Amino acid sequence: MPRPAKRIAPPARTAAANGTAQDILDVAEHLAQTRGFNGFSYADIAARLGVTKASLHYHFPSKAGLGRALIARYQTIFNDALGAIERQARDPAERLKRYVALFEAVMSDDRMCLCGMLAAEYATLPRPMQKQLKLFFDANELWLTGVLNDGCRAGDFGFREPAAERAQVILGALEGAMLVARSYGDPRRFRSAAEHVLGDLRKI
Amino acid sequence: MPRPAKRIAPPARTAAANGTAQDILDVAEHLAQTRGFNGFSYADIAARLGVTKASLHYHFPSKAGLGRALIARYQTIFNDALGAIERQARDPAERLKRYVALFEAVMSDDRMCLCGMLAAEYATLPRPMQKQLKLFFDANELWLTGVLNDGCRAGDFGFREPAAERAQVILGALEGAMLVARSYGDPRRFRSAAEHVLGDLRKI
DNA sequence: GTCTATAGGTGGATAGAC
DNA sequence: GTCTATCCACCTATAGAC
Repeated sequence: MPRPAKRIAPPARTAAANGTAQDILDVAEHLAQTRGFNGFSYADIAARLGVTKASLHYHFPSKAGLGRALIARYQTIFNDALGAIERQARDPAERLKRYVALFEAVMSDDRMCLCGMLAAEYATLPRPMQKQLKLFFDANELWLTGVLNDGCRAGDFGFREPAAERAQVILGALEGAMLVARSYGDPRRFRSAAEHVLGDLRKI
Repeated sequence: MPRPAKRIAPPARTAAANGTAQDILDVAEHLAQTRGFNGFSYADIAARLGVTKASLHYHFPSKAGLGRALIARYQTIFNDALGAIERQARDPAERLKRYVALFEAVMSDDRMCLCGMLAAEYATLPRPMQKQLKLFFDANELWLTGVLNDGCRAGDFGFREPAAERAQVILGALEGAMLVARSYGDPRRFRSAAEHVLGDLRKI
């Protein structure tokens, strides 16, 4: 299994320093999104940050704990992003476009959605991470279901099945489109698929 | 990372014996589909077959080679299945239903599509496996594109984008539906999503 | 072909100095 | 909070007897 290139220099601090724990999470998140949770080690994080493995264990004693922190932060940021969408856009179709844009931003530097990646490794994850994963998907589908129902009432969307089932289709299609697109190293594959998935909402 | 339960007994021989190499591939395939290629070891295979790690290396000297054999066999079986569908069904809609049934069969015992699983681990795979993966997806999309075009000509399907793009949507949606459904341990989630994805072909 | 034994490396994790 | 040093389990892989 090829290892990621090592870097001695610390990560670029954007504006203000975040603190070591956040730096560790940043690097670990990137590794998890590109290589999977089983595809990186404390040594990989340490090398990129220019510190030793031991100092990582000070902040995150176990990898299972690091994993929990990873998902927890991801969920928080995600919730904030959904809140921002609701404040900035009223139109259901526009909200969905911005929702898709969240995924697109992740794809653009060759990452996979963290939880989509972890879903593949599901059977090998510690219980707590498994539960967090389901909660992430639940949150996605719940939010999508609300937007879909709004759009139906407004006459913007048309589909026969219950909104909750359409939400499952959309979430799955986006995760799957990322999964496959990454093998081709081509984010345009994702963009194209996502467009058609949203387009399907206007047919009936 | 929790390890799979060990079994001393050899795997159930269905009718005739397949030979050791095939037995190894059977077990490795199951492990790869449930835990990922980085989520199992020679020790896991050896334990389930009741042999030693060393004897596995006789048949597959390297894990990279085992991985290549895994995808190659998967592709062959898949091609055969597509050939069978074409012989048994003329109607494009019926062909798609049977195509989806292939995925559904995989899901039924908690497995993920081998190549969907490997796609998540793409960045950590040896080059040859990466190329085989793309070929698998290419083959899927090519076949789907043909069926979609047939269905369009017959007036059975209606969609605005080129058939090749709709094929990408379908493949991604199926892979993604498996990915998410597995986290819930609920194959019905896949079945439901797959139905709607096919249903979208009749709208316009 | 399968075994025992082992090499050489990496995994996560800890103790204790600074 | 970060370091050096180390532990032990596990990884892939090989040598050589049977």
